[in-house]
Amino acid sequence: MGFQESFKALSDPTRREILNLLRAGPMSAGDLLKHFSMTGASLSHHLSILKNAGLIDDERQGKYIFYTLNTTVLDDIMNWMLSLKGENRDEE
Amino acid sequence: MGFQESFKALSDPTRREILNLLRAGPMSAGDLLKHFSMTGASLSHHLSILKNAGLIDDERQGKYIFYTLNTTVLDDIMNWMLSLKGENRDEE
DNA sequence: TAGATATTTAGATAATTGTCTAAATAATAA
DNA sequence: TTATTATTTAGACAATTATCTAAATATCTA
Repeated sequence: MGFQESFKALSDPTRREILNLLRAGPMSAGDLLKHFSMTGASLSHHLSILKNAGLIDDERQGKYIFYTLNTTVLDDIMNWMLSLKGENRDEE
Repeated sequence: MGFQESFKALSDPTRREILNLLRAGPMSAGDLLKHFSMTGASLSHHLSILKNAGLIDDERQGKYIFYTLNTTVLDDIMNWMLSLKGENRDEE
């Protein structure tokens, strides 16, 4: 999973809002859906893109699938940005 | 200029490489072009997207237009990412 | 088992995007 | 001015994407 996927995932406002909502803790697809005016299929599409980008994890619990934030990729991106600013500890 | 434009700008590998190249200092479009195998028109398109996203600045000097990194937007993005991680000083 | 609920997958469509060629603009040099 | 160099803009085209409807899968409950 490279930056390509991550930035594409982050470039959609619905997906950024999903990440914001998940700050509060794990939520099911149905919980998340209440915050949007789109079909479940569309939301599911966004969730799969976020998952492929490594930005969220999912875990089924019975009928529900709970999604959680995964901030590892965000750390990688921030390190890359710091390196652009000439502030990355890992190089130079 | 919102995150929408910024993340879209960052989601293309050519544009991320342009930013990397500009770490070394200002470069003209022609300087940058040497590092890619695309037409000047295509590169110009990428530069305009980066500029619209606030990620680079440009300044004409005679025949040349020099591009420089602008890291302000990167700071904004990093703050947003820190807030996702629950580490933003500006809130909570 | 059958039925209900939660979620995803498949397939279609309109909008966006990255690239190209050709033409236009800007600045310099002869 | 004319020609040359540097860069952008315009227009076209193929690939990608966000959304939808309809159907499929997974789980629970009666």
